[in-house]
Amino acid sequence: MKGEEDILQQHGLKNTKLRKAVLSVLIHAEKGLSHQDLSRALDVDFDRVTLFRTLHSFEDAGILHKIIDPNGTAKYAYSAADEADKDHCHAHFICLKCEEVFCLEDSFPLKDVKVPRGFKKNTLDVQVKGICKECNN
Amino acid sequence: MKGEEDILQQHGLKNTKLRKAVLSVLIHAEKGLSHQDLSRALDVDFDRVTLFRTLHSFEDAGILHKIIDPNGTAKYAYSAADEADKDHCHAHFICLKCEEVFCLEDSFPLKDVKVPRGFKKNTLDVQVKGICKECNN
DNA sequence: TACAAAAACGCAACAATGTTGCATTTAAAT
DNA sequence: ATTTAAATGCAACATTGTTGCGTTTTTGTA
Ligand SMILES: [Mn+2]
Ligand SMILES: [Mn+2]
Ligand SMILES: [Zn+2]
Ligand SMILES: [Zn+2]
Repeated sequence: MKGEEDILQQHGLKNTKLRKAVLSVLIHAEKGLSHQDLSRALDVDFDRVTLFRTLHSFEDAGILHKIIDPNGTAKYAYSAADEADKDHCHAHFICLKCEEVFCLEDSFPLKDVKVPRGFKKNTLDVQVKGICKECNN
Repeated sequence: MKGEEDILQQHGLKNTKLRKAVLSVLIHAEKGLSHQDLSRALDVDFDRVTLFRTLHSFEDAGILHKIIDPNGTAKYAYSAADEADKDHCHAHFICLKCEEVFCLEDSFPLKDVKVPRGFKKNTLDVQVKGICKECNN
């Protein structure tokens, strides 16, 4: 388990207060977090545009992956180092009640999906929708 | 192949100019269309809120299904009558270049996805991203 | 055809998410 | 300490989508 500063440095990103804070929240979060979720979770001061840009940087660097929830809002989750494999994409569970997004262990091989001739496959997104454990009680 | 008017009647929806036009466009479209796409495609006069409400009605009725594209914007595609099967969900191809959404023949069994204990599965969304035939040329 | 009720519509106002440009500040290398 | 590229803050904007409310239209029935 590396510290936030090391992760930033490894990806050639400058070490700022907001970035460390965002990274820390996301590493310890068990769910995907939206811009709004993060705004609430962060204690440091920041501009909303900077947070958008931070999330983009992290996504570009491969530190985070983005999940679009059923309302069309982006949620971000930390990508463990070994998740760079593009041929197996882990699925996400989306609760229809609380709208939370969970990363699942289960992953799917891209090659199993059949597409028409001439189409080139790149990545796969699998979303299971249903009711999460919390909301089921 | 039923006419637009019959489809509306069958679902208990009133027969209006916009609705017939929207249905007609979507039935003949080979791709998922956004609110904006439809605005451009429609020749009749309409209010943008009414179009949003029309799409919601159609979705609720099961006439259309919604696909959220990678930007978070909703696209709608016509649901053939037999597509009510919730245990097999057909996948969608999303082109990373032109951003168009195609319904695929290929479908996936919901039961194949493993979720943690306590989670209740409901529906499955599969999106393959890549480059479409057009953009590949 | 006339009438009534429910549904659909049009308009205005609003909210949320996300983007762009530009001047200023800061991190980090020399 | 100096320099430079990167990151930030702020204002302004775009797009998508929603809500409330008064008016019009569809459709079933008398
Ligand atoms: Mn994930
Ligand atoms: Mn489809
Ligand atoms: Zn839930
Ligand atoms: Zn394309």
